[in-house]
Amino acid sequence: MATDQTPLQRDIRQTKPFRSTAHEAGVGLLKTADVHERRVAETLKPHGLTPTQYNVLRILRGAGPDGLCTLAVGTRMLRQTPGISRMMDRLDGKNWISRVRSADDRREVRCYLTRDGKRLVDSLDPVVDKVDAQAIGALSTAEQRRLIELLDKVRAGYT
Amino acid sequence: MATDQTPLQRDIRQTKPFRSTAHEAGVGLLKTADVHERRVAETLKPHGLTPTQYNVLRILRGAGPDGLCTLAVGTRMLRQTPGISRMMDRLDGKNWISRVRSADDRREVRCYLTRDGKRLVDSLDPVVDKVDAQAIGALSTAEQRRLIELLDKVRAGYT
DNA sequence: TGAAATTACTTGATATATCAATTATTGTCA
DNA sequence: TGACAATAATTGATATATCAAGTAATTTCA
Repeated sequence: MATDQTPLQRDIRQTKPFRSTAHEAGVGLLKTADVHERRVAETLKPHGLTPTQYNVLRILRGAGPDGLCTLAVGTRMLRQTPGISRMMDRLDGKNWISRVRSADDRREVRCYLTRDGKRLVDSLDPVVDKVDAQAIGALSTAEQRRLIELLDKVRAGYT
Repeated sequence: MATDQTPLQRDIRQTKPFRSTAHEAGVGLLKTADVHERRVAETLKPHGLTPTQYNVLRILRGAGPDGLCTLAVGTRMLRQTPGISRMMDRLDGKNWISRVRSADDRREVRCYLTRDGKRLVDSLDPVVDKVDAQAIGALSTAEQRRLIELLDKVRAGYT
Protein backbone atom coordinates (compact mmCIF):
# COMPACT_ATOMS: atom_id res chain seq x y z
CA MET A 1 0.00 0.00 0.00
CA ALA A 2 1.33 3.43 -0.90
CA THR A 3 1.83 6.00 1.82
CA ASP A 4 -0.24 9.17 1.72
CA GLN A 5 0.45 11.60 -1.05
CA THR A 6 1.69 15.07 -0.26
CA PRO A 7 -0.62 17.98 -1.14
CA LEU A 8 1.67 18.85 -4.02
CA GLN A 9 1.48 15.33 -5.41
CA ARG A 10 -2.28 15.64 -5.39
CA ASP A 11 -2.12 19.00 -7.11
CA ILE A 12 -0.06 17.68 -9.99
CA ARG A 13 -1.56 14.18 -9.89
CA GLN A 14 1.80 12.60 -9.37
CA THR A 15 1.79 9.05 -8.10
CA LYS A 16 5.51 8.54 -7.60
CA PRO A 17 7.33 10.10 -4.64
CA PHE A 18 9.63 13.07 -5.26
CA ARG A 19 13.26 12.22 -5.76
CA SER A 20 14.30 14.53 -2.94
CA THR A 21 12.95 17.14 -0.58
CA ALA A 22 14.84 19.80 -2.53
CA HIS A 23 13.10 18.67 -5.69
CA GLU A 24 9.68 18.77 -4.08
CA ALA A 25 10.39 22.30 -2.88
CA GLY A 26 11.48 23.37 -6.36
CA VAL A 27 8.39 21.89 -7.94
CA GLY A 28 6.18 23.40 -5.26
CA LEU A 29 7.71 26.79 -5.85
CA LEU A 30 7.02 26.72 -9.59
CA LYS A 31 3.52 25.30 -9.21
CA THR A 32 2.51 27.78 -6.54
CA ALA A 33 3.84 30.73 -8.51
CA ASP A 34 1.93 29.58 -11.59
CA VAL A 35 -1.30 29.33 -9.62
CA HIS A 36 -0.75 32.71 -8.02
CA GLU A 37 0.17 34.48 -11.23
CA ARG A 38 -2.87 33.09 -12.99
CA ARG A 39 -5.06 34.38 -10.25
CA VAL A 40 -3.53 37.81 -10.65
CA ALA A 41 -3.90 37.60 -14.44
CA GLU A 42 -7.55 36.69 -14.12
CA THR A 43 -8.12 39.68 -11.90
CA LEU A 44 -6.38 42.07 -14.25
CA LYS A 45 -7.89 40.71 -17.42
CA PRO A 46 -11.22 42.52 -17.27
CA HIS A 47 -9.18 45.72 -17.07
CA GLY A 48 -7.35 44.88 -20.25
CA LEU A 49 -3.83 44.23 -19.09
CA THR A 50 -1.50 41.35 -18.29
CA PRO A 51 0.56 40.93 -15.11
CA THR A 52 3.69 41.94 -17.01
CA GLN A 53 2.08 45.12 -18.31
CA TYR A 54 0.78 45.91 -14.86
CA ASN A 55 4.28 45.39 -13.50
CA VAL A 56 5.71 47.94 -15.95
CA LEU A 57 3.10 50.52 -15.08
CA ARG A 58 3.72 50.09 -11.37
CA ILE A 59 7.45 50.46 -11.87
CA LEU A 60 6.92 53.66 -13.79
CA ARG A 61 4.56 54.96 -11.18
CA GLY A 62 7.23 54.29 -8.58
CA ALA A 63 9.79 56.11 -10.72
CA GLY A 64 7.74 59.28 -10.57
CA PRO A 65 8.20 62.31 -12.82
CA ASP A 66 11.81 61.43 -13.71
CA GLY A 67 10.67 58.29 -15.49
CA LEU A 68 13.06 55.46 -16.22
CA CYS A 69 14.84 54.33 -19.33
CA THR A 70 13.67 51.17 -21.04
CA LEU A 71 16.25 48.67 -19.92
CA ALA A 72 16.22 50.03 -16.37
CA VAL A 73 12.56 49.08 -16.21
CA GLY A 74 13.57 45.62 -17.40
CA THR A 75 15.93 45.06 -14.48
CA ARG A 76 13.17 45.81 -12.01
CA MET A 77 10.64 43.45 -13.36
CA LEU A 78 9.34 40.41 -11.56
CA ARG A 79 9.91 38.32 -14.64
CA GLN A 80 12.82 38.91 -16.91
CA THR A 81 11.35 40.38 -20.09
CA PRO A 82 13.69 40.47 -23.07
CA GLY A 83 10.98 41.87 -25.31
CA ILE A 84 10.71 45.00 -23.21
CA SER A 85 10.99 47.39 -26.18
CA ARG A 86 8.01 45.95 -27.94
CA MET A 87 6.08 45.75 -24.70
CA MET A 88 6.69 49.49 -24.34
CA ASP A 89 5.43 49.97 -27.89
CA ARG A 90 2.16 48.35 -26.93
CA LEU A 91 1.81 50.31 -23.70
CA ASP A 92 2.57 53.46 -25.62
CA GLY A 93 -0.06 52.46 -28.18
CA LYS A 94 -2.62 52.33 -25.40
CA ASN A 95 -1.45 55.72 -24.14
CA TRP A 96 -0.53 54.35 -20.75
CA ILE A 97 3.08 55.45 -21.12
CA SER A 98 4.99 58.04 -23.13
CA ARG A 99 8.59 57.95 -24.29
CA VAL A 100 11.23 60.48 -25.26
CA ARG A 101 14.77 59.99 -26.41
CA SER A 102 17.01 61.34 -23.65
CA ALA A 103 18.86 64.58 -24.32
CA ASP A 104 21.89 63.81 -22.13
CA ASP A 105 22.47 60.37 -23.54
CA ARG A 106 20.87 59.94 -26.89
CA ARG A 107 21.06 56.15 -26.65
CA GLU A 108 18.48 56.14 -23.90
CA VAL A 109 14.72 56.31 -24.19
CA ARG A 110 13.04 57.58 -21.07
CA CYS A 111 9.63 56.16 -20.26
CA TYR A 112 6.95 57.89 -18.22
CA LEU A 113 3.55 56.90 -16.95
CA THR A 114 0.86 59.04 -18.57
CA ARG A 115 -2.07 60.49 -16.73
CA ASP A 116 -4.24 57.72 -18.17
CA GLY A 117 -1.72 55.10 -17.12
CA LYS A 118 -1.58 56.46 -13.61
CA ARG A 119 -5.33 56.56 -13.33
CA LEU A 120 -5.42 52.91 -14.41
CA VAL A 121 -2.79 51.57 -11.99
CA ASP A 122 -4.20 53.60 -9.14
CA SER A 123 -7.59 52.09 -9.77
CA LEU A 124 -6.08 48.61 -9.72
CA ASP A 125 -4.38 48.88 -6.35
CA PRO A 126 -7.39 47.69 -4.37
CA VAL A 127 -8.19 44.73 -6.61
CA VAL A 128 -4.60 43.52 -6.65
CA ASP A 129 -4.30 43.98 -2.90
CA LYS A 130 -7.37 41.86 -2.59
CA VAL A 131 -5.83 38.99 -4.55
CA ASP A 132 -2.74 39.07 -2.38
CA ALA A 133 -4.84 39.19 0.72
CA GLN A 134 -6.89 36.20 -0.39
CA ALA A 135 -3.97 34.15 -1.66
CA ILE A 136 -1.27 34.84 0.84
CA GLY A 137 -3.78 35.57 3.55
CA ALA A 138 -4.08 31.84 4.10
CA LEU A 139 -0.87 32.34 6.06
CA SER A 140 -0.56 34.19 9.34
CA THR A 141 1.65 37.27 9.32
CA ALA A 142 4.40 35.31 11.02
CA GLU A 143 4.14 32.62 8.38
CA GLN A 144 4.22 35.22 5.64
CA ARG A 145 7.43 36.61 7.08
CA ARG A 146 8.90 33.15 7.27
CA LEU A 147 7.98 32.49 3.64
CA ILE A 148 9.58 35.75 2.55
CA GLU A 149 12.70 34.79 4.46
CA LEU A 150 12.92 31.33 2.92
CA LEU A 151 12.38 32.70 -0.58
CA ASP A 152 15.06 35.34 0.02
CA LYS A 153 17.41 32.56 0.98
CA VAL A 154 16.64 30.56 -2.14
CA ARG A 155 17.35 33.56 -4.36
CA ALA A 156 20.52 34.31 -2.43
CA GLY A 157 21.64 30.78 -3.30
CA TYR A 158 22.05 31.89 -6.91
CA THR A 159 25.00 34.19 -7.10
CA MET B 1 16.72 58.47 6.31
CA ALA B 2 15.14 55.35 4.83
CA THR B 3 15.25 52.12 6.75
CA ASP B 4 17.17 49.18 5.29
CA GLN B 5 15.76 47.60 2.21
CA THR B 6 14.65 43.99 2.29
CA PRO B 7 16.57 41.51 0.11
CA LEU B 8 13.62 41.41 -2.27
CA GLN B 9 13.60 45.18 -2.65
CA ARG B 10 17.24 45.01 -3.60
CA ASP B 11 16.57 42.24 -6.10
CA ILE B 12 13.94 44.25 -7.91
CA ARG B 13 15.55 47.62 -7.22
CA GLN B 14 12.45 48.89 -5.50
CA THR B 15 12.89 51.94 -3.33
CA LYS B 16 9.44 52.16 -1.84
CA PRO B 17 8.33 49.79 0.91
CA PHE B 18 5.84 47.03 0.08
CA ARG B 19 2.23 47.88 0.73
CA SER B 20 1.81 44.84 2.96
CA THR B 21 3.57 41.71 4.10
CA ALA B 22 1.18 39.66 2.00
CA HIS B 23 2.14 41.67 -1.04
CA GLU B 24 5.84 41.24 -0.38
CA ALA B 25 5.31 37.50 -0.07
CA GLY B 26 3.39 37.38 -3.35
CA VAL B 27 6.06 39.35 -5.15
CA GLY B 28 8.81 37.23 -3.60
CA LEU B 29 7.05 34.09 -4.72
CA LEU B 30 6.82 35.23 -8.35
CA LYS B 31 10.34 36.60 -8.44
CA THR B 32 11.89 33.51 -6.88
CA ALA B 33 10.02 31.19 -9.22
CA ASP B 34 11.18 33.20 -12.22
CA VAL B 35 14.79 33.03 -11.09
CA HIS B 36 14.52 29.32 -10.42
CA GLU B 37 12.80 28.47 -13.66
CA ARG B 38 15.37 30.41 -15.64
CA ARG B 39 18.12 28.50 -13.98
CA VAL B 40 16.43 25.24 -14.94
CA ALA B 41 15.87 26.51 -18.49
CA GLU B 42 19.52 27.45 -18.83
CA THR B 43 20.53 23.98 -17.73
CA LEU B 44 18.18 22.25 -20.16
CA LYS B 45 18.92 24.51 -23.09
CA PRO B 46 22.14 22.85 -24.27
CA HIS B 47 20.11 19.64 -24.46
CA GLY B 48 17.59 21.27 -26.77
CA LEU B 49 14.47 21.45 -24.65
CA THR B 50 12.49 23.90 -22.55
CA PRO B 51 11.28 23.35 -18.99
CA THR B 52 7.77 22.78 -20.27
CA GLN B 53 8.90 20.14 -22.75
CA TYR B 54 10.98 18.48 -20.06
CA ASN B 55 7.94 18.47 -17.82
CA VAL B 56 5.87 16.65 -20.44
CA LEU B 57 8.54 14.04 -21.00
CA ARG B 58 8.86 13.40 -17.28
CA ILE B 59 5.11 13.03 -16.92
CA LEU B 60 5.04 10.51 -19.75
CA ARG B 61 7.96 8.62 -18.24
CA GLY B 62 5.99 8.44 -15.00
CA ALA B 63 2.95 7.19 -16.87
CA GLY B 64 4.88 4.19 -18.13
CA PRO B 65 3.77 1.87 -20.93
CA ASP B 66 0.11 2.85 -20.64
CA GLY B 67 0.89 6.40 -21.69
CA LEU B 68 -1.53 9.21 -21.00
CA CYS B 69 -3.99 11.09 -23.16
CA THR B 70 -3.19 14.65 -24.15
CA LEU B 71 -5.33 16.65 -21.76
CA ALA B 72 -4.47 14.34 -18.87
CA VAL B 73 -0.86 15.36 -19.35
CA GLY B 74 -2.03 18.96 -19.25
CA THR B 75 -3.59 18.61 -15.82
CA ARG B 76 -0.34 17.31 -14.39
CA MET B 77 1.86 20.07 -15.61
CA LEU B 78 3.66 22.53 -13.40
CA ARG B 79 2.41 25.35 -15.54
CA GLN B 80 -0.96 25.33 -17.13
CA THR B 81 -0.36 24.87 -20.84
CA PRO B 82 -3.36 25.53 -23.07
CA GLY B 83 -1.33 24.88 -26.21
CA ILE B 84 -0.67 21.31 -25.16
CA SER B 85 -1.77 19.81 -28.49
CA ARG B 86 0.74 21.81 -30.49
CA MET B 87 3.39 21.18 -27.90
CA MET B 88 2.80 17.46 -28.44
CA ASP B 89 3.12 18.02 -32.19
CA ARG B 90 6.59 19.44 -31.65
CA LEU B 91 7.68 16.69 -29.27
CA ASP B 92 6.37 14.17 -31.74
CA GLY B 93 8.33 15.90 -34.49
CA LYS B 94 11.49 15.36 -32.48
CA ASN B 95 10.56 11.73 -31.97
CA TRP B 96 10.53 12.06 -28.22
CA ILE B 97 6.92 10.97 -27.98
CA SER B 98 4.50 8.97 -30.12
CA ARG B 99 0.73 9.22 -30.29
CA VAL B 100 -2.14 6.98 -31.24
CA ARG B 101 -5.84 7.63 -31.30
CA SER B 102 -7.37 5.51 -28.57
CA ALA B 103 -9.43 2.49 -29.64
CA ASP B 104 -11.78 2.51 -26.63
CA ASP B 105 -12.60 6.16 -26.83
CA ARG B 106 -11.88 7.61 -30.21
CA ARG B 107 -11.89 11.16 -28.89
CA GLU B 108 -8.71 10.49 -26.95
CA VAL B 109 -5.15 10.56 -28.22
CA ARG B 110 -2.78 8.53 -26.11
CA CYS B 111 0.78 9.79 -25.80
CA TYR B 112 3.81 7.67 -25.03
CA LEU B 113 7.45 8.39 -24.41
CA THR B 114 9.60 6.90 -27.16
CA ARG B 115 12.85 5.10 -26.57
CA ASP B 116 14.69 8.25 -27.66
CA GLY B 117 12.58 10.37 -25.35
CA LYS B 118 13.25 8.09 -22.43
CA ARG B 119 16.94 8.07 -23.10
CA LEU B 120 16.88 11.88 -23.10
CA VAL B 121 14.97 12.38 -19.84
CA ASP B 122 16.97 9.70 -18.10
CA SER B 123 20.15 11.46 -19.09
CA LEU B 124 18.80 14.74 -17.70
CA ASP B 125 17.96 13.46 -14.22
CA PRO B 126 21.40 14.17 -12.79
CA VAL B 127 21.71 17.68 -14.23
CA VAL B 128 18.26 18.69 -13.05
CA ASP B 129 18.87 17.19 -9.63
CA LYS B 130 21.99 19.27 -9.49
CA VAL B 131 20.11 22.51 -10.14
CA ASP B 132 17.62 21.71 -7.39
CA ALA B 133 20.43 20.83 -5.05
CA GLN B 134 22.21 24.08 -5.74
CA ALA B 135 19.15 26.28 -5.65
CA ILE B 136 17.09 24.83 -2.87
CA GLY B 137 20.18 23.45 -1.17
CA ALA B 138 20.69 26.89 0.33
CA LEU B 139 18.01 25.75 2.77
CA SER B 140 18.45 23.05 5.38
CA THR B 141 16.20 20.02 5.05
CA ALA B 142 13.99 21.35 7.83
CA GLU B 143 13.71 24.69 6.06
CA GLN B 144 12.88 22.95 2.80
CA ARG B 145 10.07 21.09 4.52
CA ARG B 146 8.81 24.31 6.02
CA LEU B 147 8.86 25.97 2.61
CA ILE B 148 6.94 23.10 1.07
CA GLU B 149 4.38 23.37 3.85
CA LEU B 150 3.93 27.12 3.43
CA LEU B 151 3.57 26.80 -0.34
CA ASP B 152 1.02 24.01 0.13
CA LYS B 153 -0.92 26.33 2.35
CA VAL B 154 -0.84 29.13 -0.19
CA ARG B 155 -2.17 26.85 -2.90
CA ALA B 156 -4.81 25.49 -0.58
CA GLY B 157 -5.97 29.07 -0.13
CA TYR B 158 -7.33 29.00 -3.66
CA THR B 159 -10.34 26.76 -3.75
C1' DT C 1 -34.18 5.67 -29.12
C1' DG C 2 -32.41 10.14 -30.07
C1' DA C 3 -31.76 15.05 -29.14
C1' DA C 4 -28.88 17.76 -26.19
C1' DA C 5 -25.00 18.16 -23.32
C1' DT C 6 -20.31 16.86 -22.39
C1' DT C 7 -15.71 15.56 -23.42
C1' DA C 8 -11.28 15.48 -25.93
C1' DC C 9 -9.21 17.42 -28.73
C1' DT C 10 -7.88 20.58 -33.09
C1' DT C 11 -7.38 24.83 -35.51
C1' DG C 12 -6.90 29.88 -36.51
C1' DA C 13 -5.82 34.34 -35.02
C1' DT C 14 -3.25 37.11 -32.22
C1' DA C 15 -0.11 38.31 -28.38
C1' DT C 16 3.94 37.60 -26.19
C1' DA C 17 8.64 35.52 -25.46
C1' DT C 18 13.20 34.48 -26.91
C1' DC C 19 17.44 34.97 -29.37
C1' DA C 20 20.58 36.80 -32.61
C1' DA C 21 21.95 40.49 -35.30
C1' DT C 22 22.04 45.42 -36.19
C1' DT C 23 22.15 50.56 -35.30
C1' DA C 24 23.34 54.64 -32.86
C1' DT C 25 25.73 56.65 -29.25
C1' DT C 26 28.98 57.05 -25.72
C1' DG C 27 33.19 55.70 -23.09
C1' DT C 28 38.12 54.19 -22.99
C1' DC C 29 42.79 54.86 -23.67
C1' DA C 30 47.05 54.14 -26.51
C1' DT D 1 42.55 62.25 -31.85
C1' DG D 2 40.77 57.94 -33.38
C1' DA D 3 40.17 53.02 -33.25
C1' DC D 4 37.82 49.78 -30.35
C1' DA D 5 34.92 48.33 -26.72
C1' DA D 6 30.71 48.99 -24.21
C1' DT D 7 25.94 50.48 -23.74
C1' DA D 8 20.90 51.26 -25.00
C1' DA D 9 17.76 50.10 -27.78
C1' DT D 10 15.51 48.28 -32.07
C1' DT D 11 14.44 44.78 -35.44
C1' DG D 12 13.66 40.13 -37.60
C1' DA D 13 12.86 35.37 -37.17
C1' DT D 14 10.96 31.86 -34.72
C1' DA D 15 8.82 29.56 -30.71
C1' DT D 16 5.43 29.47 -27.54
C1' DA D 17 1.11 31.14 -25.14
C1' DT D 18 -3.60 32.42 -25.09
C1' DC D 19 -8.31 32.52 -26.47
C1' DA D 20 -12.24 31.59 -29.15
C1' DA D 21 -14.45 28.50 -32.36
C1' DG D 22 -14.98 24.34 -34.46
C1' DT D 23 -15.13 19.01 -34.95
C1' DA D 24 -15.85 14.41 -33.69
C1' DA D 25 -17.02 10.97 -30.41
C1' DT D 26 -19.31 9.74 -26.18
C1' DT D 27 -22.89 10.37 -22.34
C1' DT D 28 -27.02 11.54 -20.43
C1' DC D 29 -31.68 11.03 -19.86
C1' DA D 30 -36.49 12.37 -21.15
